[in-house]
Amino acid sequence: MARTREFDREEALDRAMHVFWDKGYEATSLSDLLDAMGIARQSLYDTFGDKHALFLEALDRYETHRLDQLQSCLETAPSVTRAFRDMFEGLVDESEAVKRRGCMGVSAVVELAPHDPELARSIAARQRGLEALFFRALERAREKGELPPSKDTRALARFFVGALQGLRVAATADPKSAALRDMARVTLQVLE
Amino acid sequence: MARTREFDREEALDRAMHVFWDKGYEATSLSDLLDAMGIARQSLYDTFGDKHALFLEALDRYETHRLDQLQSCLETAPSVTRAFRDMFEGLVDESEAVKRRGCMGVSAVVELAPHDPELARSIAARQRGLEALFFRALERAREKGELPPSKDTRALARFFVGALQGLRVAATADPKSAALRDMARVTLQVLE
DNA sequence: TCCTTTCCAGACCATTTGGTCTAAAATAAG
DNA sequence: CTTATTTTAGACCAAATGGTCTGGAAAGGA
Repeated sequence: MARTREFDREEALDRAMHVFWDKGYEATSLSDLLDAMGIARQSLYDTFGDKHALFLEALDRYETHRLDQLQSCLETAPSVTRAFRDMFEGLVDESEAVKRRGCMGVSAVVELAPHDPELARSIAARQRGLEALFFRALERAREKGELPPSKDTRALARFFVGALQGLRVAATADPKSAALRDMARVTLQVLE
Repeated sequence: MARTREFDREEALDRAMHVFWDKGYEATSLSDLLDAMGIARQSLYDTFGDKHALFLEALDRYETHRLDQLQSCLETAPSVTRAFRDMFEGLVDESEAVKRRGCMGVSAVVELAPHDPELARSIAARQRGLEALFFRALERAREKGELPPSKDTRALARFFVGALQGLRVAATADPKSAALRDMARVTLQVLE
């Protein structure tokens, strides 16, 4: 009868996610991963496959969490426009360290998507998922009179996907910059 | 009397830039660089210092070219608003391969800025330079009546810096996506 | 031709790399 | 206690890594 799995798969994966988020894919070594995950080399290979497979799972976990957070924000905010405001201004208000660290999704896109078709497909699907989430929210906003009826909610949703990514890159580039707030402020003006 | 330098430093640097642009910093090996640059190992070390120093020069070259291109676009377009339109729609109209490849500046930010203070400073300065370029252009637009007088040109300039980066990431993530055009279209609406 | 300098072609270096393999230790049910 | 399975602790592997070093080849002015 099998020995029980001693380490927590999810916990290990979460730790791997943090290392990849912090350092990216190429700059993260197996040694980094094993140290952070607290497991042995063979366990990593048995449980996750290889480094690339682990990265894909870690990214999936990250993106799922992000989407859940954004969805939660959109559902609990007093209004949809307020939720968008919270999203963008919340990003600007993050600590300098968090801003510098950036977004694991953006990092994965930029570092790997040009040469990793599997990851590129996964990411494109995620991006469409985020767009769909924003689209539904903006449709609700329009129905409630929060948005002028003339607004193209599909286009707005897409715009916000790009804007979020742009703000994240700008924040990584210069976390202290006052420009970030202006970027957020002008971005949000499209809701008026 | 010294032997003349046989290889063209600028040409070699340009080729290095293309390799780094294509693969990023970590995923680019010395072997990759030497092959592309067409020089020997010792020449690279004598001429550029080391891999990191070469990367910084390559990035500088890239960013200088980009700024020149944007500046040229802003100066030669019939109007400033038209220049912004050309910038964003031009990006969307690029080939799929070019979109997938992305922006070397964004790649450098995301991959290296969190852990490379020297590069982070350089990039933050570049970002401010781009903002200044956009600001001057938008001021001209306002003076010419292309923009409503109430528009905060500083804020708009900052917004466009972020928007450009966001569109680049989105294009890398999903070059074929129709969403890119909507992102550009809504971004440009802030000029109205 | 000589001298000086640059460029090249590797050898060499220590270290790291992702991944495979083996055997011992640990765990838990029967 | 036995059995089956998982986990660990490395050893091992071939290859790659960024960088240093050496000596020969090449170039050009004096």
